[in-house]
Order: sequence, then C-alpha cells, then structure tokens
Amino acid sequence: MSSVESARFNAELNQKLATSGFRFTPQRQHVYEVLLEHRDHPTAEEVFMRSKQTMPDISMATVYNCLDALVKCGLVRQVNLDRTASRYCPNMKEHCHFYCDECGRIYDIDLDAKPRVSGAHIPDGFRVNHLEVSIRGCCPECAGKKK
Amino acid sequence: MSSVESARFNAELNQKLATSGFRFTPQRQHVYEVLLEHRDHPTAEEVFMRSKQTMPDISMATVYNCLDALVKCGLVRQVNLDRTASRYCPNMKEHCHFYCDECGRIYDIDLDAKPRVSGAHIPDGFRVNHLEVSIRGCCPECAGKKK
DNA sequence: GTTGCGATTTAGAATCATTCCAATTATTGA
DNA sequence: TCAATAATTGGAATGATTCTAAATCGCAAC
Repeated sequence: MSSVESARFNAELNQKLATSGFRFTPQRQHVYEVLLEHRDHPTAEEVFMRSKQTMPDISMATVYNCLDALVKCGLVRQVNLDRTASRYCPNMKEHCHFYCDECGRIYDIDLDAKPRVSGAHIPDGFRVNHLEVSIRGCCPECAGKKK
Repeated sequence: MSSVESARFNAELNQKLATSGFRFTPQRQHVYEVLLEHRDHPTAEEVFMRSKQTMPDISMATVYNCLDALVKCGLVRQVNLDRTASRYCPNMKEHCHFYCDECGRIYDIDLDAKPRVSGAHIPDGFRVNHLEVSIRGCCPECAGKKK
C-alpha cells in the first residue's frame, strides 16, 4: 500500500473509531492494515499470526478487541459460516459471500443493491431489517481441477 | 401426535435411516419425535433436556449423534445463526429463517421454490449448488410490545 | 437360539473459538 | 502535569461440540 493510500485509510480509521467512541491505537491501526493487505477473509487466529510478524508483542485478546472495535465502527464485516471460526472482511460494499465447498475459500460477490429474494412469503407484522444471502458451490479453480 | 401419524413418521424415519446406512434405534426415534413435538428450533441442549423427560438415561453425546444422523439422512435441517449453538428444524420444505433481533425466536418463512437473489454478479466459472437466505428483523409480537 | 461383528450408546476427557479477568500501560482532557 | 478513562496483556474460564474407549446392542449367519 502506498503512503498516500495508507494516510487515507488512517484518516478514515481515526474518524470512524472516534465517532463510535473508540480511541485510535497502534494495535487497531495495525490490525486494520493487516486486513486490508490480503482481502482473503482471515480468521482471528490468522489475523493474529500476520499481525505478530511486524508487531510481535500483540496478543490474541487484543486482536479480538481490535476486530470487534472495527466491526462496531463499521469498517469491517464479521462473516460466519456454520459454526466455524468467524472471518473478517474489510469490504463494506453491498456484497454477499460465495463459499467453495471444495477448498473452503470465500469470495465476495458484488450486489447491485440490497438483496431481494423472490417467492418468500413473509406474513404480516414481520419487520425486516436485514437480509443475508450466502452462496455455496464450487469455485472456478476447483471446478477446473475436478474435470 | 396420533398413533397413525406416529406410525407414518416412524416408517419414514426407518426408511430414511436405512438408505443412509444408519440403524433404527429407540434413541433416534425419540429424538426425532422430540423435534416434531414443538417445532421451535431447539438447540442440542434443549433437545437433550426434553428427551430426558421420557428417556432419562439418554446422554448428550447420543443426542448429538442422533441429530447428526437425522441431518445426514435428510430429515432434519441444522440451522446456524452467527456462532451461537446450532438449532435443529424438522421442516424440510423449501424455506428460510427469520430471526427476531428482540426475542431471538426463529420463524420459518415458506418459499415458493428455490430462492433466487436479484442483482448478484456471480462471475463466470462459479458453480452454484445452494443459496441460503436468512432474514433478520422484528417479529409481530415484539413489534407490538415496542409501541 | 447362539455367536460374532460392526454400529451405537455412554460418560467423561479433550478441543476449539471466544470471552472474561485483573493487573499493567497508554491516551486524553482538565 | 495529573487524574480519569480506555486499551492491552497473559492467562484462566466458558460454552458448544467432538473425541475416546469401554460397554452394549442389533442383526445376520450359522
């Protein structure tokens, strides 16, 4: 990441943390940078490993705290599949996730707008806040290998 | 449940277990009956408690084993919300779940057919097996209370 | 019917992700 | 500068689930 980009992300981070009542700390900055570096939906454990490479004294508890703060201030999405470890995603555009059943990788799938589902009979009186969609299947790479 | 219904469910259970290579056991029958009795998406813990009322010696491990067998032979759906305990649902019709953010209850929402999502840009080469939709919001009961 | 074998059940130990805790350290506003 | 408040830390605790090894069961072949 260039220093210009980096400065922009830091400014956004600082602002978003502040408006949610969080402080700007080196750990939070670092964890956010780690997430931006490889957008591959790492688990907390993976974020911890990567963070330690350049911040060796960071603790697992802090990684959880940082991820939590980033989620709460709207910079990161927490992604859950079944009951496996949560994964973290710094893509805040409207999107859903594709899970490859072969390799387990997660891909972001862009959505035009808030998703709508056809044919759902929601009875009167239910107020919908949020609709979550996830797609399971086989990614191009694994589809290639299987042939 | 009437004895006629009960016989029908047992026959289906027996047949489905058999075709997946599982045996018909009193525990599996009992756990399935417990699920059919109140269709309220209980956790394994709740199934365990209810099962013990009429089968006091059943163990937690067996409840997990039975639920697992029922899921594998296609009689029960395992439902996960975030990383909370899995819930179990004997409704195998095409449907999705509505989670009330206030009271935590889960409601089945019927779907006409397999769900389709509008506006998703799935790149070439991805093979979709399954699409899962969940809805979050406020149920009629809680909406009433809030006013 | 008896026998044998693999499947199932069981209690308890182990695991995994996550949260909690209490002590230390850092940041911020007066 | 100094207190007040928040954040970090390592380790203990938690909660759901899976594993393990021994006992038991169900069923097919004899």
